[in-house]
Amino acid sequence: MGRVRYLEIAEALRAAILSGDYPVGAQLPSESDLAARWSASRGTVRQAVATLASEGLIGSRQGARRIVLRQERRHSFGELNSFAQWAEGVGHEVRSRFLSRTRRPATAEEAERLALAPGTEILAVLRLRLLDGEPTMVERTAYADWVAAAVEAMEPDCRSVMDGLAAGSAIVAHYGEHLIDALAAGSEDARLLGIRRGSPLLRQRHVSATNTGRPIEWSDDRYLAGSVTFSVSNSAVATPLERHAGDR
Amino acid sequence: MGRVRYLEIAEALRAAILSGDYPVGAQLPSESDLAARWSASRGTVRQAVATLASEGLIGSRQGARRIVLRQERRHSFGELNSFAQWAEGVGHEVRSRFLSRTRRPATAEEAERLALAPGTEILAVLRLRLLDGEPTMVERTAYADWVAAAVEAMEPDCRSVMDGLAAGSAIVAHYGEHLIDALAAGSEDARLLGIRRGSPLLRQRHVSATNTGRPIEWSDDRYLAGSVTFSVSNSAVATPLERHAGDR
DNA sequence: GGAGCCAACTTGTTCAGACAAGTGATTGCC
DNA sequence: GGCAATCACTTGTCTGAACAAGTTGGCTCC
Repeated sequence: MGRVRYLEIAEALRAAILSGDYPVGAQLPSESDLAARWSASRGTVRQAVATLASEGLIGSRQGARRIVLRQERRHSFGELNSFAQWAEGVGHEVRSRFLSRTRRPATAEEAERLALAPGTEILAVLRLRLLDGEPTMVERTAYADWVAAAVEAMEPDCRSVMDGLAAGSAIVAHYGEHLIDALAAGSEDARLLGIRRGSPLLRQRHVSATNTGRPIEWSDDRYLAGSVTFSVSNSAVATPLERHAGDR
Repeated sequence: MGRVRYLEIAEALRAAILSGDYPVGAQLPSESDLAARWSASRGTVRQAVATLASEGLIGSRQGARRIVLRQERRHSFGELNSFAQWAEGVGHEVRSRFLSRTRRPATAEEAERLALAPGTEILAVLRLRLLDGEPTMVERTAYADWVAAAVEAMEPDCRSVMDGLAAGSAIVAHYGEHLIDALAAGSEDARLLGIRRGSPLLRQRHVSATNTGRPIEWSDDRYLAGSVTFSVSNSAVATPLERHAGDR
């Protein structure tokens, strides 16, 4: 039980939706009903339902009762930023190995993404990730200079670098930005994943940052086609997903 | 401008960030400063900054001033849901043609996604989209029975079906869900896009719904690799993006 | 000079009340 | 029967106040 009232209410409503008490399309109780039932103010209830709305679970229109849009469990921030945390949360077995770990000057793009001076030395890591024993993803990550030492100290078969940083150095990711596109497998990708060159891959490039906005890592993850799908829900009031033109 | 105070404030702050008055990493004025400057209550200011936070522009931690995370313009809901609206917004020329438009019973998945009884007759549409004259995307859409007539009435070279529905029938999308993955081009995809079979494609499947939660369309859009990138920003408090395991 | 403490500042949470604006159903008129 | 006005209900916006909790920088003391 959190001591935070609105999260308590949000959690109870979320549980009620997931359990089917309020099926998709059903109306939620009115704000005043909920306020009375929880003996909270209307503002607190509004904060609770706003949380669920931002998760895409419910929708609302002025004048009409809130309705249930989806009936699904929500992933946490950690499950999106850490491949290992996600895989374990969904019940898959994950293995991975550092194939190479070298220090080198940052490329122009890496310096830009990591907010470092051009040419600063970063730690470049190449890893192959296995999901339930199958090669699934090739990960090429550039770690900022100030976390490089901590990453280098980790075991070669370390399951989650981000978990390790959080545990060992109290460095925790709070913000992320993700770029998703498709591309053909290069020769290294193909060799590692055991597929032919030119096979389709789903690429997720992402940067993670601390709560002060300081970038930690910039990563290029390439998934075997068909192995994973990304999903986003949006609404007229909250549009987290964007489309950009590529270079071609 | 808008008679809604908090949107006014949010807009002004957004403009200040985009124009560089507050560069990335800079601190925003405190809530009380802003409240005084706009002669608004602190609650209204908080609603304004919450808007920017949900857009990923700024971050906040209890006790410390809010900081600027990004410096980018935000897309609207319409620009994500309508290919034509997006393309025009970023200054590209878009063309498209209905290659086929046929009524047929919904498949199991289509009925599920559109919340229709199994076997209900839907309108299946196949379209090829050109960006600046280049074939870029193949779109296969199933329109729910109750909008089928309105879609059939449209011109064969209609640029935006969603715009047409909004203008002609006052049917407006308010909610959406998007599934993104990669796959190899099938023979029809390859012929339409002018590429070889097996070439990588970026697939975006999405369902659009009205403000009452009623699904309008379920679409399977396949982009040429390299032509577009999707982006999402997230934080520990707002995680709109999810990863799911595929069938393989 | 360095370590630890403290005080000012800032964001997070909650409350109670008020009015604006949109929705849905009922009512009454033609 | 159909149509329009009305009304109760519900969500959206805004205010002002209070206390909790985290951050930061300066100060004192050693």
